[in-house]
Amino acid sequence: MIDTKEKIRNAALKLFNEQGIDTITIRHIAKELDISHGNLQYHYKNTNEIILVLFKELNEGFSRLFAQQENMEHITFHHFRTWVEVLIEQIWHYRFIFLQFVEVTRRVPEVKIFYNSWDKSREEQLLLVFNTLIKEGIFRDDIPPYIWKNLVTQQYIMADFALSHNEIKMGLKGKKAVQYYGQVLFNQFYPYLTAKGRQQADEHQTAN
Amino acid sequence: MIDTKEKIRNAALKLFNEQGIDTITIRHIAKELDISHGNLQYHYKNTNEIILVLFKELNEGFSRLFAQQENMEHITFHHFRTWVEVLIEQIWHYRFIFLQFVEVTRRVPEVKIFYNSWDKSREEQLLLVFNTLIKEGIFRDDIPPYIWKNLVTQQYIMADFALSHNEIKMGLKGKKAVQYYGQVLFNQFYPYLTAKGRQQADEHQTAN
DNA sequence: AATAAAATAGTACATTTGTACTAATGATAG
DNA sequence: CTATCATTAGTACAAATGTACTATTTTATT
Repeated sequence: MIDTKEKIRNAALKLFNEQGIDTITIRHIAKELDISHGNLQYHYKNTNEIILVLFKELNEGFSRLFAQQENMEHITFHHFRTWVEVLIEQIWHYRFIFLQFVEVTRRVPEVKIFYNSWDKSREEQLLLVFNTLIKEGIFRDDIPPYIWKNLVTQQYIMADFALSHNEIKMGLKGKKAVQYYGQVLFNQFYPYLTAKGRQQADEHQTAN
Repeated sequence: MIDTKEKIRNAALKLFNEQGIDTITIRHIAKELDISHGNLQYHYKNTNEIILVLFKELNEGFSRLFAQQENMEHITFHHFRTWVEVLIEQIWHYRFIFLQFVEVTRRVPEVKIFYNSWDKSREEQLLLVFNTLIKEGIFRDDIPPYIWKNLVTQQYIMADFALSHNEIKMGLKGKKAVQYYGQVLFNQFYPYLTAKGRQQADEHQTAN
């Protein structure tokens, strides 16, 4: 017998992504899988439990992604660009969380705690990447620290809410959304680039 | 007798801001006002109708704000800074919309249509401001148009979702939130500034 | 003052949801 | 083989919600 718990998570993720967390109950998920809601309840007491598990899944994906970046001693611009896109792919996969982020944190307070305990290190890591790129002459060296810190905040707000913007305004699906917002995020760096940095960025753009 | 419709809108706004749109029903709003829900229903059929009306209120506030900016032939950096803060004040006042923006548009499709028909002109207007600031030597003149366009997108994503970020991460209230995110939004301009622009920005900061 | 219209209170009911519970079935270890 | 535990199906019920409806009171108009 295949893992029922996993099937439930997959069905829940699908329904949450399609219809949002407020309309979906364990009864809907059970119907989608053609099992009784009593059975589903045996595995997950309610939707909030499933939301938390899915958030933890996302969290682990992110952790792997960040660890992968830590192991690089030499970051190229191109590398960084690809890395950002993989990040947004993850976000797309679990998009229901980001599309209703405030609600998710209200309904499942653990999500908020998780998120906050975690993104302190995200912040420092991104600052480190910036510093590396400054040393390599790709980013300008005449920008004060508080502006770099501000840029980190901007980047995370943009990453977390890009898909909400997409939902309301652009309506792009899958790969197209990922590419578009990857570009938006990346263009944020443009005015921080040196002449050398701009050259590298242009090369990357024409390469696509 | 004071306008009941207005009292309803105010109570609804308060409850929506405090508890979100999913938990609040017309029965809750009626209880808050000590009137029967039958009476409330007479004025507004359901919560979605109230949400739409509140969104239209916000919309009109924005329109006034943008019109006010259009009438200025000479934009100073300081002026622009204040203007941005008034904008965020409005957003704070109707924060439930932005905290659950995707949900609001799903429940009340008219909101999406309104928003989109409207922000084309927002876009062009902000680009105009940028152009003015370039001509006045405050913004750099070596930035390609697609980057300016990207900056507009960034600014609107940040403005629309700053308070969601606040709700999840910072937890600032009222004036403090408005000031903080006003600053975050404004710092986005830093790397676009010329030497002259930076000087003006510093003056403003020390003036506070 | 009489009458119509607007506003308010309250009732009624079908539907949905969260939650707890029971019964049946299947799997597994000794 | 059977006793135990895990899994599944299904029932039951209180509470909440959306919606429609009636009855009463208040306000405005002539």
